[in-house]
Amino acid sequence: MSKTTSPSKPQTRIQKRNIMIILDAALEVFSTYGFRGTTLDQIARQAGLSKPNVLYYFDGKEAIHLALLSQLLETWLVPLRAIDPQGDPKTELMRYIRHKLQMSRDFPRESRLFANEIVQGAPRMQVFLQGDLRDLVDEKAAVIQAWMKDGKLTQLDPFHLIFSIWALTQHYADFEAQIRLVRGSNIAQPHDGSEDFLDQVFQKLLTP
Amino acid sequence: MSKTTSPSKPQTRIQKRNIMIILDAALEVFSTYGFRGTTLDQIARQAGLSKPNVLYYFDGKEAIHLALLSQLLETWLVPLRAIDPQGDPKTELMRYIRHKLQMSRDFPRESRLFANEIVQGAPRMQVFLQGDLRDLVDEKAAVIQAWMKDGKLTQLDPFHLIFSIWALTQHYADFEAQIRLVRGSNIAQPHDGSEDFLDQVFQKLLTP
DNA sequence: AACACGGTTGACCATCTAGTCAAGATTGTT
DNA sequence: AACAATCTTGACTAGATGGTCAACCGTGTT
Repeated sequence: MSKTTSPSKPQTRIQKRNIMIILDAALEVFSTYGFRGTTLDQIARQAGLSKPNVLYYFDGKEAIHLALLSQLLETWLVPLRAIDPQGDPKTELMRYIRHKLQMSRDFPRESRLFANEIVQGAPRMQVFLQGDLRDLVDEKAAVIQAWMKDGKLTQLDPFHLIFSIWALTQHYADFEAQIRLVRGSNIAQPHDGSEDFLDQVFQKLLTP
Repeated sequence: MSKTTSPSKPQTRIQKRNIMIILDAALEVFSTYGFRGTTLDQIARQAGLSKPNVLYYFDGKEAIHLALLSQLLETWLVPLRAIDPQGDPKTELMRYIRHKLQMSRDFPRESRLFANEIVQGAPRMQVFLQGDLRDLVDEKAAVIQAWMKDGKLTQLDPFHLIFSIWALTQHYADFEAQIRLVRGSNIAQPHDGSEDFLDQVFQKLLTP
């Protein structure tokens, strides 16, 4: 029987606090070392709890990871879902791009957790990817396609366009280490200038 | 004493063959499961050798990984190094982009090995990233900057431009699982259409 | 105060994993 | 054939790791 998926009993204050602490610690560790590279001891140490105490709140390593992923997946869909077929095409897409970039800047650990999973073949996200996400992508690709047919955007493959947005925005979080090391002390934050750059790129790309 | 870094003694046929077999097997496994997610048994099984036999040729897991990385790093620099300051700006950059995309298509495992390392903070590549790669990037960024000043390319941040090329080309290898699952059976290969798309993107982006 | 429940932990276990080793098999050379 | 060098492996070890458990502690309620 799972400890965290019984919505019947309300959580106590201590439960709420510790579950949050554990998830935050786990996000830190999982996003840095990947699933197999992470140990329960690491998570416990990061959380400032003992290992049995962590296991008091979660059924195991897998369960913690799963909790993080499912928490993340919904958040991931929100900006894409927000693209409004009735809105102005370029405005809608630029808003999506800025939103994704902001997420990459504000939640780099979440982005890397995601990246770790996908690089390794997405073993724990198949259902989500070929279910909810796929449906949503298909839907929005059709919207973009329609916009392009109306001549409001450059004619492009809408799927590749979406992938390119993902690639360019997430790159700043997922490959932060590379950017940081390649740029060295020339730059304070890997994200410096990214918003202006992506604005320029997509303005130019999308304008017919 | 290292077994594989003594260039004095020439390798026998058996050594050559088995070292190749082991490196290929290790690439397969490391790129799928990351460094810590990979076991020597997995590598041995994939290679069709016994574990002690694998360790006869390499000093350990770390040594195999290191051998793969250093083999890879040189290859990675080649296309960037090939950008010719005397050549036609757009031609040179488009050639670089196509070359990188081709590498992502032909050597996805190498790309994912790289990605795994970098997402996890590049613990084993710092020296390379802030050394050779950084110097080369600085050099080529200056070349691109000069081209832009001459009005031969759109004015853009050259570093972000280089990063965007990396992001867009490597995405097809590193996030292949995502593309495959999101596109489903609508598409045979994740790379389908990527060359035309990137051509279109960068032609439009780079033309002033 | 006494009780029940929630929360915490040291000690422990089974399994996995990197790496060793000594003994045996294969190969190349004379 | 005989010998040495190379190659291969079953059996093993030490340490790491996910997970368990019985006992103990803390908190709120009556």
